[in-house]
Amino acid sequence: MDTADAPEGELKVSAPHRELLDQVLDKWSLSILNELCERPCRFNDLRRCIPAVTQKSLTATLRRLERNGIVERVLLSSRPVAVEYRITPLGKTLRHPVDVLLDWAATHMPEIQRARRTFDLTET
Amino acid sequence: MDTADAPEGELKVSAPHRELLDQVLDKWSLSILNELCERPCRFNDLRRCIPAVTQKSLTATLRRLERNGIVERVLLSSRPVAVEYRITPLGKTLRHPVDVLLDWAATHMPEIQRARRTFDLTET
DNA sequence: CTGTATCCCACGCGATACTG
DNA sequence: CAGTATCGCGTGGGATACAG
Repeated sequence: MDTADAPEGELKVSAPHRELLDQVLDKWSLSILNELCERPCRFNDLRRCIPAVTQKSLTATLRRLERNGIVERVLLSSRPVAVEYRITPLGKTLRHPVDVLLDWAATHMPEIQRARRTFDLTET
Repeated sequence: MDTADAPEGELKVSAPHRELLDQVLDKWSLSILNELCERPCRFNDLRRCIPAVTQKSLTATLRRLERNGIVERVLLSSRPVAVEYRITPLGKTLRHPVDVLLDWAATHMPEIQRARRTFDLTET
């Protein structure tokens, strides 16, 4: 009843929300979140689990997530340097929305690909 | 096991999914979706409802959403040109995931802003 | 092992002007 | 009214090299 034809217009997307989503749903965040939800990971663990990411992007994304309180950076030992990244309680709350989103993507991908083909054929 | 959450590792984020989310959660799509979920809109209606968007970006976003089968472009009359944009059934299915996401953002925004302040102070 | 530092390019997006 | 056409800029992100 709430999803079909509920009172519309409940959610306006404000600039701060937009910015937050950009920081938290960017190119690599979802993959990182996915890994850290299963277990704490070292930096190079993440690199192995997400082979396509570069050092630079991984560092940047982790910093951004850390700044937003989504992940936690834990220094394990200083010589040689060892660092572990963990999901925070706040980070865990992000899992459900993301799952719903990915579920949607998985469910409707075929339909979307059909739409794309139709569009690409029609508009030439 | 615990609070009715799914077994881990259910959702790997693949490249096609990533691309889809980029096309559907980009800077202006959520605002457009929001408007079109309430009523069909003409091009300039949307410009009025979303004052910050430029013509170019609005056109580009609408085309992208149309290609993915999220919105529908309806030619109302040809002279003078009149066009109406409508949400599709597929587009409506996107509303729930997006609402969950925006709900999350609204709920946790205070906590996130605290995290940011702490981070910005600690790391200088 | 865990990062920084550069360089560089693609592209998302804004600004502005023009068109059927 | 509903777009296209151009130009330009900021920045996300890859490649590579270096550092504590």
